[in-house]
Amino acid sequence: MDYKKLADFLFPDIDQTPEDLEALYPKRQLPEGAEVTRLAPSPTGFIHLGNLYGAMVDERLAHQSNGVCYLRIEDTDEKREVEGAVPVLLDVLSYFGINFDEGACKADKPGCRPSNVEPSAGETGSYGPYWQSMRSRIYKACVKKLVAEGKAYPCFMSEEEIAQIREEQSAAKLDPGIYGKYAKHRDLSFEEIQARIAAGETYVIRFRSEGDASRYFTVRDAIRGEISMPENIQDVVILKKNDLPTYHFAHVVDDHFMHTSVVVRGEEWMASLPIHVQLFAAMGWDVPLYCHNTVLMKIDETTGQKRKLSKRKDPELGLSYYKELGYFPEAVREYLLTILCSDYEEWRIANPLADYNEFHFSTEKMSDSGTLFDINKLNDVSKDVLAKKSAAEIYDFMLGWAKEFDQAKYKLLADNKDMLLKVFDIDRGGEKPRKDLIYAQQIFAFIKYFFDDTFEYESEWPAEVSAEDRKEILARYIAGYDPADDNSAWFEKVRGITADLGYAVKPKDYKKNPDAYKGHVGHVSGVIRIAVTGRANSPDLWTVQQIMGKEKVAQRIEKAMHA
RNA sequence: GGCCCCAUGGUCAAGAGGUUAAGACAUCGCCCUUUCACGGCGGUAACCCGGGUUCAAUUCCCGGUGGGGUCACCA
Repeated sequence: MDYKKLADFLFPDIDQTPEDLEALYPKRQLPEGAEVTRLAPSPTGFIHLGNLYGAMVDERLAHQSNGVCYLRIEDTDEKREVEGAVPVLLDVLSYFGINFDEGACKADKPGCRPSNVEPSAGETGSYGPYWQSMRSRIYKACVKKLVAEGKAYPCFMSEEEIAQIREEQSAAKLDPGIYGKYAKHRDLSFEEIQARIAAGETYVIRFRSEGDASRYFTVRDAIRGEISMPENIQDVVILKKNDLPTYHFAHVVDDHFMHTSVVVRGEEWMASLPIHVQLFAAMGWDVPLYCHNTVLMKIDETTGQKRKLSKRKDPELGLSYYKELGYFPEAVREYLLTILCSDYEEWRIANPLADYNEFHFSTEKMSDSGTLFDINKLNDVSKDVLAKKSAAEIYDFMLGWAKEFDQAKYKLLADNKDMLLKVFDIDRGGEKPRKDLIYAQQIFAFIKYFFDDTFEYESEWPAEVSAEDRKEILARYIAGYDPADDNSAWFEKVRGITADLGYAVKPKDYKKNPDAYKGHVGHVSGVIRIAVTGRANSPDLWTVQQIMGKEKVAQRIEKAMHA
């Protein structure tokens, strides 16, 4: 068989060779030790935690080594594409602090070339195109070489034929797939190929595997070390009928010509390592360093078992979930970093104020077993992040969030800026800041008692205080209330009411001698607290009232006397 | 089922051939306090099982078991 002739017959219009491409995409000029990484999503419009997780690894690895982190769009499957997905992806990643040095970008980026694929996007950099659907000729040049060397061949098998083979194999308990004698079109004659094509038959290009499953090879993974696997024996499809490559081939070609030094991807790709290694070898290229990170898991409520976070079942997988709830992007990032890198949390405790970019990220410290997503931990991390923010920063964030997701709250925020600045400032700063703010929606629930529209009684009145006493307390309280009192003068008055009505001024006295009193000052102030805030727990009451102003305090007390 | 990855408290995890087996979250108790939050102190709680190597294994090896991933003209 004259493979060269076959290659020319199959790809008459492809005159470029991989050598030509080599000259077109020369080795990058980068400092010693610089890593080149990439994020290579398919534009499905769904951006999940795993994407961010991987993107953070890419970003850190590249930027802490003065390397390059680029964005490549894997749009070889039209069915999965969603119009406008790329600008959204860019926005979301940028929101979480991930920015790319080259590759796909938004259409308005200065100096970028327009994308033929998506009008709202473009690309920068000299290793493009960065949209796989635009790289068809590059892939074909590589496929042509493989065909010319007898390492790939056209396969005309129909889906039905393949399905039937699979059935046979499964009935005989054999490994499924196109290999060995099942690779029926491996050695068609040139004439037959010619005839089939002339008859209008369509085909894919398969790789001719010379692998032997009893032979093992090893690859080094940045997280796991040496991985040993049997060679691939499958004749995998490398060029599909739509003239675009499968993931396997695109990965090999692109990461070679774009000079990716570290391939960060999900663990689910590990199983196809034998194919990739084989393809790199067939092209005569070096294999990049792989970094297979773990998948995020959760406990399934119905089965009680650990399972991969799923797009359909788990809203918390989508990044938009955190945006909509109003988590600070730093909080999500901090959380991901703590589960990504086992030494991050300790570093953060030692360096509470440092920029996270100062942390030295190493793949050896990355987790190698499936990590359970823990909302508790996220919330805890988020509290710490927010505790370090100023009231103005929190206000601005809330405002931006509400503008996007909740117009009513936006108006509320905009109309009450001065007051809210004070609210967010309660117990903020200093040695022991409050840590009770987590995310925008939760924060609104937390401060809702400041607004008459959302105020409600959320706690029970203290059982120690009778309904009569309650009215008496409130009546005396409002009669004596003077916003000009400082915190201690104010509390002295509360103590006065407490003693007059037969309650213990010191909680300890009551505890020692419960029969001598009706209750203690905590119960009395509890009545006032619930009257003013609707709940038994609140930040410092005196401060809250200072912010509310006398009129609102009086209204609340009045309302409570009739409650 | 084949192949691969993984296995330390409820969760995330550190760790070394000999340790009282870190730390964080969660949880419980106490202290502080007019409530909560913060903070402080303390508690409960772990090396999957079986062989082997070794003076010694949770740590190394093998085999199970368990969990996960993957077996497309999807990525």
